[in-house]
Amino acid sequence: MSMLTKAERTKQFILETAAPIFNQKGISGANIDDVLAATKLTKGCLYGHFEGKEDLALQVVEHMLNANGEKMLLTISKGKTAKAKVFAFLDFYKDPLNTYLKGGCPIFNIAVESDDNFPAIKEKIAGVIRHGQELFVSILNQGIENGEFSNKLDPAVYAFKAVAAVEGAVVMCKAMNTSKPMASLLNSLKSELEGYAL
Amino acid sequence: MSMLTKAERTKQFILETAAPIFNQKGISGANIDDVLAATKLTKGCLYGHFEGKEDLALQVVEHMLNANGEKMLLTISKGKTAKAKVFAFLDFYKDPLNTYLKGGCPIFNIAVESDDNFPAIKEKIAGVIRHGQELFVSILNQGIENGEFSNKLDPAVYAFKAVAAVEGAVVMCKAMNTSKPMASLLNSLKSELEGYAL
DNA sequence: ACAAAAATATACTAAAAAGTATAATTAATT
DNA sequence: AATTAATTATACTTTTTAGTATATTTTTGT
Repeated sequence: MSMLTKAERTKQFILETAAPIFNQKGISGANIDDVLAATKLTKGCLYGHFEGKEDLALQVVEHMLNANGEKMLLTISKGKTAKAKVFAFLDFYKDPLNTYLKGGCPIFNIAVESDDNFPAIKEKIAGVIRHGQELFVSILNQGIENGEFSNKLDPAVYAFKAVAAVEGAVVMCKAMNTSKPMASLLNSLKSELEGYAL
Repeated sequence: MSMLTKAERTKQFILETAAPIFNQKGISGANIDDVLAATKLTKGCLYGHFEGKEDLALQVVEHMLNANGEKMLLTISKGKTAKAKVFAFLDFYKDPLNTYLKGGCPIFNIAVESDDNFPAIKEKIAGVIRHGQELFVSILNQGIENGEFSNKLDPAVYAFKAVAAVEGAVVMCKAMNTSKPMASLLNSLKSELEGYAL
Protein backbone atom coordinates (compact mmCIF):
# COMPACT_ATOMS: atom_id res chain seq x y z
CA MET A 1 0.00 0.00 0.00
CA SER A 2 1.20 3.48 -0.83
CA MET A 3 2.31 5.81 1.94
CA LEU A 4 -0.40 8.25 0.94
CA THR A 5 -3.96 7.60 1.91
CA LYS A 6 -6.50 7.16 -0.83
CA ALA A 7 -7.97 10.57 -0.20
CA GLU A 8 -4.57 12.22 -0.36
CA ARG A 9 -3.83 10.53 -3.64
CA THR A 10 -7.19 11.58 -5.06
CA LYS A 11 -6.61 15.14 -3.99
CA GLN A 12 -3.16 15.09 -5.53
CA PHE A 13 -4.68 13.63 -8.69
CA ILE A 14 -7.28 16.39 -8.83
CA LEU A 15 -4.63 19.07 -8.40
CA GLU A 16 -2.44 17.60 -11.11
CA THR A 17 -5.31 17.16 -13.52
CA ALA A 18 -6.70 20.61 -12.82
CA ALA A 19 -3.32 22.33 -13.18
CA PRO A 20 -3.17 22.42 -16.99
CA ILE A 21 -6.83 23.40 -17.13
CA PHE A 22 -6.30 26.38 -14.86
CA ASN A 23 -3.01 27.24 -16.52
CA GLN A 24 -4.61 27.34 -19.95
CA LYS A 25 -8.09 28.68 -19.25
CA GLY A 26 -7.19 30.84 -16.30
CA ILE A 27 -8.90 30.99 -12.95
CA SER A 28 -12.00 32.76 -14.25
CA GLY A 29 -12.14 30.66 -17.39
CA ALA A 30 -11.74 27.27 -15.77
CA ASN A 31 -14.83 25.74 -14.29
CA ILE A 32 -15.64 22.89 -11.96
CA ASP A 33 -17.23 20.84 -14.71
CA ASP A 34 -14.01 21.00 -16.73
CA VAL A 35 -12.19 19.51 -13.79
CA LEU A 36 -14.86 16.87 -13.22
CA ALA A 37 -14.76 15.87 -16.88
CA ALA A 38 -10.97 15.63 -16.90
CA THR A 39 -10.74 13.69 -13.66
CA LYS A 40 -13.91 11.68 -14.33
CA LEU A 41 -14.86 12.28 -10.73
CA THR A 42 -18.09 13.68 -9.38
CA LYS A 43 -19.15 16.73 -7.46
CA GLY A 44 -19.49 14.88 -4.19
CA CYS A 45 -15.93 13.75 -4.48
CA LEU A 46 -14.48 17.09 -5.47
CA TYR A 47 -16.36 19.04 -2.83
CA GLY A 48 -15.14 16.50 -0.31
CA HIS A 49 -11.61 17.66 -0.98
CA PHE A 50 -12.14 21.34 -1.62
CA GLU A 51 -14.45 23.89 -0.10
CA GLY A 52 -15.40 25.35 -3.43
CA LYS A 53 -14.00 26.79 -6.60
CA GLU A 54 -12.04 29.50 -4.83
CA ASP A 55 -10.35 26.97 -2.57
CA LEU A 56 -9.65 24.68 -5.50
CA ALA A 57 -8.18 27.53 -7.52
CA LEU A 58 -5.92 28.59 -4.68
CA GLN A 59 -4.64 25.08 -4.11
CA VAL A 60 -4.16 24.43 -7.80
CA VAL A 61 -2.14 27.61 -8.02
CA GLU A 62 -0.04 26.61 -5.03
CA HIS A 63 0.49 23.21 -6.57
CA MET A 64 1.61 24.69 -9.89
CA LEU A 65 3.95 27.12 -8.22
CA ASN A 66 5.51 24.43 -6.04
CA ALA A 67 5.95 22.07 -8.97
CA ASN A 68 7.44 24.85 -11.05
CA GLY A 69 9.81 25.84 -8.29
CA GLU A 70 11.03 22.32 -7.73
CA LYS A 71 11.56 21.72 -11.42
CA MET A 72 13.41 24.99 -11.73
CA LEU A 73 15.67 24.26 -8.77
CA LEU A 74 16.44 20.83 -10.13
CA THR A 75 17.34 22.30 -13.49
CA ILE A 76 19.60 24.95 -12.02
CA SER A 77 21.29 22.55 -9.61
CA LYS A 78 22.59 20.57 -12.56
CA GLY A 79 24.91 23.43 -13.48
CA LYS A 80 28.24 23.27 -11.67
CA THR A 81 29.47 26.82 -12.29
CA ALA A 82 27.48 30.01 -11.82
CA LYS A 83 27.45 30.49 -15.56
CA ALA A 84 26.17 26.97 -16.11
CA LYS A 85 23.41 27.56 -13.59
CA VAL A 86 22.32 30.75 -15.28
CA PHE A 87 22.41 29.11 -18.69
CA ALA A 88 20.36 26.22 -17.35
CA PHE A 89 17.78 28.65 -16.06
CA LEU A 90 17.66 30.50 -19.35
CA ASP A 91 17.11 27.29 -21.25
CA PHE A 92 14.20 26.30 -19.04
CA TYR A 93 11.67 27.77 -21.46
CA LYS A 94 13.73 27.43 -24.61
CA ASP A 95 10.79 25.70 -26.29
CA PRO A 96 7.83 27.91 -25.36
CA LEU A 97 5.45 25.91 -27.53
CA ASN A 98 6.04 22.77 -25.51
CA THR A 99 6.23 23.75 -21.88
CA TYR A 100 6.27 20.97 -19.30
CA LEU A 101 2.93 22.28 -18.06
CA LYS A 102 0.54 22.91 -20.91
CA GLY A 103 -0.18 26.59 -21.40
CA GLY A 104 3.16 28.21 -20.71
CA CYS A 105 4.70 29.50 -17.51
CA PRO A 106 2.18 29.33 -14.67
CA ILE A 107 3.87 32.12 -12.76
CA PHE A 108 3.31 34.53 -15.57
CA ASN A 109 -0.12 33.32 -16.56
CA ILE A 110 -1.36 33.64 -13.01
CA ALA A 111 0.43 36.94 -12.50
CA VAL A 112 -1.40 38.50 -15.41
CA GLU A 113 -4.80 37.32 -14.29
CA SER A 114 -4.48 37.63 -10.53
CA ASP A 115 -3.05 41.09 -10.68
CA ASP A 116 -6.25 43.06 -10.62
CA ASN A 117 -8.56 40.28 -9.45
CA PHE A 118 -7.19 37.90 -6.84
CA PRO A 119 -5.14 39.76 -4.24
CA ALA A 120 -4.28 36.66 -2.20
CA ILE A 121 -2.90 34.87 -5.23
CA LYS A 122 -1.17 38.00 -6.42
CA GLU A 123 0.75 38.15 -3.14
CA LYS A 124 1.80 34.55 -3.55
CA ILE A 125 3.05 35.26 -7.06
CA ALA A 126 4.90 38.33 -5.90
CA GLY A 127 6.69 36.19 -3.34
CA VAL A 128 7.64 33.59 -5.92
CA ILE A 129 9.02 36.22 -8.28
CA ARG A 130 10.96 37.96 -5.53
CA HIS A 131 12.33 34.66 -4.30
CA GLY A 132 13.39 33.70 -7.82
CA GLN A 133 15.14 37.01 -8.25
CA GLU A 134 16.98 36.57 -4.97
CA LEU A 135 18.14 33.12 -5.99
CA PHE A 136 19.27 34.38 -9.39
CA VAL A 137 21.13 37.28 -7.81
CA SER A 138 22.85 35.01 -5.31
CA ILE A 139 24.05 32.75 -8.11
CA LEU A 140 25.50 35.74 -9.95
CA ASN A 141 27.10 37.03 -6.76
CA GLN A 142 28.74 33.68 -6.21
CA GLY A 143 30.01 33.90 -9.77
CA ILE A 144 31.54 37.28 -9.03
CA GLU A 145 33.06 36.10 -5.76
CA ASN A 146 34.61 33.01 -7.25
CA GLY A 147 36.07 34.97 -10.14
CA GLU A 148 33.81 33.78 -12.93
CA PHE A 149 32.39 37.24 -13.57
CA SER A 150 33.69 40.78 -13.36
CA ASN A 151 32.29 42.87 -10.53
CA LYS A 152 31.03 45.25 -13.19
CA LEU A 153 28.12 42.88 -13.57
CA ASP A 154 25.11 44.17 -11.67
CA PRO A 155 23.40 40.96 -10.51
CA ALA A 156 20.02 42.51 -9.74
CA VAL A 157 19.83 44.22 -13.10
CA TYR A 158 20.85 41.19 -15.11
CA ALA A 159 18.59 38.85 -13.14
CA PHE A 160 15.58 41.04 -13.68
CA LYS A 161 16.35 41.60 -17.33
CA ALA A 162 16.87 37.91 -18.02
CA VAL A 163 13.68 36.78 -16.31
CA ALA A 164 11.57 39.56 -17.78
CA ALA A 165 12.90 38.90 -21.26
CA VAL A 166 12.47 35.13 -21.12
CA GLU A 167 8.99 35.35 -19.65
CA GLY A 168 7.97 38.00 -22.13
CA ALA A 169 9.41 35.89 -24.91
CA VAL A 170 7.38 32.86 -23.86
CA VAL A 171 4.18 34.85 -24.29
CA MET A 172 5.25 36.37 -27.59
CA CYS A 173 6.41 33.06 -29.01
CA LYS A 174 3.22 31.32 -28.00
CA ALA A 175 1.14 34.08 -29.54
CA MET A 176 3.09 34.00 -32.80
CA ASN A 177 3.36 30.23 -32.77
CA THR A 178 7.09 30.11 -33.19
CA SER A 179 9.97 29.40 -30.86
CA LYS A 180 12.52 30.88 -33.22
CA PRO A 181 12.92 34.31 -31.62
CA MET A 182 13.42 32.64 -28.27
CA ALA A 183 16.55 30.96 -29.58
CA SER A 184 18.19 34.24 -30.58
CA LEU A 185 17.06 35.91 -27.39
CA LEU A 186 18.78 33.21 -25.36
CA ASN A 187 21.93 33.61 -27.41
CA SER A 188 21.84 37.33 -26.84
CA LEU A 189 21.29 37.01 -23.08
CA LYS A 190 24.05 34.43 -22.85
CA SER A 191 26.59 36.47 -24.74
CA GLU A 192 25.60 39.50 -22.69
CA LEU A 193 26.56 37.54 -19.58
CA GLU A 194 29.70 36.24 -21.20
CA GLY A 195 30.68 39.85 -21.76
CA TYR A 196 31.33 39.93 -18.02
CA ALA A 197 33.42 36.74 -17.97
CA LEU A 198 36.96 37.07 -16.66
CA MET B 1 -24.31 68.16 -33.92
CA SER B 2 -21.40 65.75 -33.83
CA MET B 3 -20.38 63.94 -36.96
CA LEU B 4 -21.10 60.65 -35.26
CA THR B 5 -24.64 59.47 -34.86
CA LYS B 6 -25.96 58.95 -31.37
CA ALA B 7 -25.72 55.20 -31.73
CA GLU B 8 -22.15 55.41 -32.91
CA ARG B 9 -21.22 57.55 -29.96
CA THR B 10 -22.96 55.17 -27.56
CA LYS B 11 -21.14 52.23 -29.08
CA GLN B 12 -17.86 54.06 -28.80
CA PHE B 13 -18.69 54.92 -25.19
CA ILE B 14 -19.43 51.28 -24.43
CA LEU B 15 -16.16 50.16 -25.96
CA GLU B 16 -14.17 52.73 -24.04
CA THR B 17 -15.87 51.96 -20.77
CA ALA B 18 -15.59 48.22 -21.25
CA ALA B 19 -11.91 48.36 -22.21
CA PRO B 20 -10.45 48.69 -18.71
CA ILE B 21 -12.89 46.09 -17.43
CA PHE B 22 -11.80 43.55 -20.00
CA ASN B 23 -8.16 44.52 -19.63
CA GLN B 24 -8.24 43.97 -15.89
CA LYS B 25 -10.65 41.09 -15.48
CA GLY B 26 -9.90 39.34 -18.73
CA ILE B 27 -12.35 38.10 -21.32
CA SER B 28 -13.58 35.20 -19.21
CA GLY B 29 -13.63 37.23 -16.04
CA ALA B 30 -15.48 40.24 -17.39
CA ASN B 31 -19.22 39.99 -17.61
CA ILE B 32 -22.03 41.87 -19.25
CA ASP B 33 -23.37 43.14 -15.95
CA ASP B 34 -20.00 44.73 -15.15
CA VAL B 35 -20.22 46.65 -18.39
CA LEU B 36 -23.84 47.63 -17.78
CA ALA B 37 -22.98 48.86 -14.29
CA ALA B 38 -20.02 50.88 -15.55
CA THR B 39 -21.87 52.41 -18.47
CA LYS B 40 -25.17 52.71 -16.60
CA LEU B 41 -26.86 51.42 -19.70
CA THR B 42 -29.27 48.53 -19.99
CA LYS B 43 -29.33 45.19 -21.71
CA GLY B 44 -31.61 46.36 -24.46
CA CYS B 45 -29.15 49.07 -25.30
CA LEU B 46 -26.06 46.92 -25.18
CA TYR B 47 -27.58 44.10 -27.18
CA GLY B 48 -28.67 46.68 -29.72
CA HIS B 49 -25.03 47.40 -30.41
CA PHE B 50 -23.47 43.99 -29.97
CA GLU B 51 -24.63 40.52 -30.85
CA GLY B 52 -23.56 39.09 -27.52
CA LYS B 53 -20.67 38.79 -25.15
CA GLU B 54 -18.40 37.20 -27.72
CA ASP B 55 -18.99 40.00 -30.18
CA LEU B 56 -18.52 42.60 -27.47
CA ALA B 57 -15.28 40.98 -26.33
CA LEU B 58 -13.91 40.88 -29.85
CA GLN B 59 -14.75 44.53 -30.52
CA VAL B 60 -13.41 45.64 -27.15
CA VAL B 61 -10.18 43.85 -27.93
CA GLU B 62 -9.97 45.46 -31.33
CA HIS B 63 -10.65 48.83 -29.78
CA MET B 64 -7.91 48.35 -27.18
CA LEU B 65 -5.41 47.20 -29.76
CA ASN B 66 -6.18 50.11 -32.07
CA ALA B 67 -5.96 52.64 -29.27
CA ASN B 68 -2.72 51.11 -28.07
CA GLY B 69 -1.25 51.14 -31.56
CA GLU B 70 -2.15 54.75 -32.17
CA LYS B 71 -0.77 55.88 -28.83
CA MET B 72 2.40 53.93 -29.47
CA LEU B 73 2.87 55.40 -32.94
CA LEU B 74 2.31 58.89 -31.63
CA THR B 75 4.89 58.34 -28.90
CA ILE B 76 7.47 56.98 -31.29
CA SER B 77 6.88 59.65 -33.88
CA LYS B 78 7.99 62.28 -31.39
CA GLY B 79 11.55 60.98 -31.58
CA LYS B 80 13.54 62.54 -34.37
CA THR B 81 16.46 60.12 -34.53
CA ALA B 82 16.23 56.33 -34.58
CA LYS B 83 17.71 56.24 -31.12
CA ALA B 84 15.16 58.73 -29.84
CA LYS B 85 12.36 56.68 -31.33
CA VAL B 86 13.59 53.52 -29.66
CA PHE B 87 14.01 55.30 -26.35
CA ALA B 88 10.52 56.71 -26.63
CA PHE B 89 9.17 53.24 -27.22
CA LEU B 90 11.08 51.85 -24.26
CA ASP B 91 9.73 54.57 -21.99
CA PHE B 92 6.16 53.84 -23.01
CA TYR B 93 5.63 51.56 -20.00
CA LYS B 94 8.20 53.12 -17.72
CA ASP B 95 5.57 53.36 -15.00
CA PRO B 96 3.91 49.93 -15.06
CA LEU B 97 1.75 50.72 -12.05
CA ASN B 98 0.03 53.55 -13.86
CA THR B 99 -0.56 52.49 -17.42
CA TYR B 100 -2.74 54.71 -19.58
CA LEU B 101 -5.22 51.84 -19.75
CA LYS B 102 -5.88 50.40 -16.31
CA GLY B 103 -4.53 46.88 -15.94
CA GLY B 104 -1.29 47.01 -17.88
CA CYS B 105 -0.50 46.32 -21.52
CA PRO B 106 -3.59 45.02 -23.30
CA ILE B 107 -1.53 43.22 -25.91
CA PHE B 108 0.11 41.10 -23.31
CA ASN B 109 -2.90 40.59 -21.11
CA ILE B 110 -4.94 39.43 -24.04
CA ALA B 111 -2.10 37.35 -25.42
CA VAL B 112 -1.84 35.35 -22.22
CA GLU B 113 -5.54 34.67 -22.02
CA SER B 114 -6.40 34.20 -25.67
CA ASP B 115 -3.52 31.90 -26.34
CA ASP B 116 -5.22 28.63 -25.48
CA ASN B 117 -8.81 29.85 -25.55
CA PHE B 118 -9.72 32.34 -28.23
CA PRO B 119 -8.04 31.46 -31.53
CA ALA B 120 -9.52 34.39 -33.45
CA ILE B 121 -8.24 36.88 -30.92
CA LYS B 122 -4.93 35.09 -30.67
CA GLU B 123 -4.41 35.59 -34.40
CA LYS B 124 -5.15 39.28 -34.07
CA ILE B 125 -2.61 39.57 -31.26
CA ALA B 126 -0.03 37.67 -33.25
CA GLY B 127 -0.49 40.16 -36.06
CA VAL B 128 -0.09 43.11 -33.73
CA ILE B 129 3.09 41.70 -32.22
CA ARG B 130 4.56 40.88 -35.62
CA HIS B 131 3.68 44.30 -36.93
CA GLY B 132 5.25 45.96 -33.90
CA GLN B 133 8.41 43.96 -34.38
CA GLU B 134 8.57 44.93 -38.04
CA LEU B 135 8.21 48.59 -37.17
CA PHE B 136 10.87 48.36 -34.48
CA VAL B 137 13.24 46.57 -36.85
CA SER B 138 12.68 49.15 -39.57
CA ILE B 139 13.53 51.95 -37.14
CA LEU B 140 16.75 50.20 -36.17
CA ASN B 141 17.59 49.57 -39.81
CA GLN B 142 17.14 53.24 -40.58
CA GLY B 143 19.46 53.96 -37.70
CA ILE B 144 22.06 51.70 -39.22
CA GLU B 145 21.62 53.17 -42.69
CA ASN B 146 21.91 56.76 -41.52
CA GLY B 147 25.01 55.99 -39.50
CA GLU B 148 23.54 56.18 -36.00
CA PHE B 149 24.26 52.55 -35.25
CA SER B 150 26.95 50.07 -36.19
CA ASN B 151 25.88 47.32 -38.57
CA LYS B 152 26.92 44.87 -35.86
CA LEU B 153 23.54 45.57 -34.31
CA ASP B 154 21.07 42.83 -35.19
CA PRO B 155 17.77 44.71 -35.39
CA ALA B 156 15.54 41.64 -35.14
CA VAL B 157 17.32 40.36 -32.07
CA TYR B 158 17.37 43.68 -30.27
CA ALA B 159 13.75 44.46 -31.14
CA PHE B 160 12.55 41.15 -29.80
CA LYS B 161 14.67 41.35 -26.70
CA ALA B 162 13.55 44.87 -25.89
CA VAL B 163 9.85 44.19 -26.31
CA ALA B 164 9.97 40.88 -24.48
CA ALA B 165 11.90 42.41 -21.59
CA VAL B 166 9.69 45.47 -21.26
CA GLU B 167 6.50 43.48 -21.47
CA GLY B 168 7.78 40.90 -19.04
CA ALA B 169 8.88 43.67 -16.74
CA VAL B 170 5.43 45.25 -16.76
CA VAL B 171 3.93 42.03 -15.46
CA MET B 172 6.65 41.50 -12.87
CA CYS B 173 6.49 45.07 -11.62
CA LYS B 174 2.73 44.98 -11.33
CA ALA B 175 2.87 41.70 -9.43
CA MET B 176 5.52 43.00 -7.04
CA ASN B 177 3.90 46.42 -6.81
CA THR B 178 7.01 48.34 -7.68
CA SER B 179 8.22 50.15 -10.77
CA LYS B 180 11.80 50.29 -9.55
CA PRO B 181 13.23 47.33 -11.50
CA MET B 182 11.70 48.75 -14.66
CA ALA B 183 13.87 51.83 -14.33
CA SER B 184 17.10 49.85 -14.24
CA LEU B 185 15.90 47.56 -17.00
CA LEU B 186 15.32 50.57 -19.24
CA ASN B 187 18.75 51.91 -18.41
CA SER B 188 20.25 48.57 -19.27
CA LEU B 189 18.39 48.25 -22.57
CA LYS B 190 19.31 51.81 -23.48
CA SER B 191 23.00 51.41 -22.75
CA GLU B 192 22.93 48.12 -24.62
CA LEU B 193 21.74 50.02 -27.67
CA GLU B 194 24.22 52.79 -27.10
CA GLY B 195 26.93 50.17 -27.22
CA TYR B 196 26.21 50.07 -30.96
CA ALA B 197 26.36 53.85 -31.40
CA LEU B 198 28.92 55.14 -33.85
C1' DA C 1 -13.59 -9.86 8.93
C1' DC C 2 -16.01 -6.12 10.99
C1' DA C 3 -17.26 -1.64 12.49
C1' DA C 4 -16.42 3.12 12.09
C1' DA C 5 -14.90 6.61 9.35
C1' DA C 6 -13.98 8.52 5.23
C1' DA C 7 -14.57 8.98 0.33
C1' DT C 8 -17.42 9.02 -3.65
C1' DA C 9 -21.78 9.05 -6.50
C1' DT C 10 -26.42 10.65 -7.47
C1' DA C 11 -29.80 13.79 -7.81
C1' DC C 12 -31.02 17.82 -6.56
C1' DT C 13 -31.21 23.35 -5.43
C1' DA C 14 -29.36 27.96 -5.75
C1' DA C 15 -27.04 31.53 -7.86
C1' DA C 16 -25.07 33.88 -11.53
C1' DA C 17 -24.70 35.05 -16.02
C1' DA C 18 -26.33 35.42 -20.77
C1' DG C 19 -29.79 36.42 -23.79
C1' DT C 20 -34.75 37.90 -25.62
C1' DA C 21 -39.44 40.01 -26.35
C1' DT C 22 -41.77 43.89 -26.05
C1' DA C 23 -42.72 48.57 -24.74
C1' DA C 24 -41.24 53.22 -24.37
C1' DT C 25 -38.42 56.73 -25.67
C1' DT C 26 -35.39 59.40 -28.39
C1' DA C 27 -33.03 60.77 -32.67
C1' DA C 28 -32.98 61.51 -37.69
C1' DT C 29 -35.35 62.84 -42.00
C1' DT C 30 -38.76 65.11 -44.46
C1' DA D 1 -43.13 69.95 -36.37
C1' DA D 2 -44.46 65.45 -37.65
C1' DT D 3 -43.38 60.92 -38.93
C1' DT D 4 -40.53 57.11 -39.26
C1' DA D 5 -36.76 54.68 -37.87
C1' DA D 6 -33.57 53.71 -34.59
C1' DT D 7 -32.23 53.47 -29.87
C1' DT D 8 -32.83 52.39 -25.15
C1' DA D 9 -35.45 50.53 -20.96
C1' DT D 10 -38.10 47.03 -18.56
C1' DA D 11 -39.23 42.72 -17.42
C1' DC D 12 -38.70 38.45 -18.49
C1' DT D 13 -36.58 33.39 -19.96
C1' DT D 14 -32.84 30.40 -20.68
C1' DT D 15 -28.52 28.64 -19.88
C1' DT D 16 -24.65 27.87 -17.40
C1' DT D 17 -22.18 27.15 -13.36
C1' DA D 18 -21.65 26.60 -8.46
C1' DG D 19 -22.97 24.38 -4.55
C1' DT D 20 -25.65 20.91 -1.27
C1' DA D 21 -28.20 16.91 0.84
C1' DT D 22 -28.38 12.39 1.03
C1' DA D 23 -27.33 7.71 -0.23
C1' DT D 24 -23.90 4.44 -1.35
C1' DT D 25 -19.60 2.60 -1.58
C1' DT D 26 -14.93 2.05 -0.29
C1' DT D 27 -10.96 2.54 3.11
C1' DT D 28 -8.92 2.12 7.30
C1' DG D 29 -7.93 0.49 11.83
C1' DT D 30 -9.02 -2.93 15.19
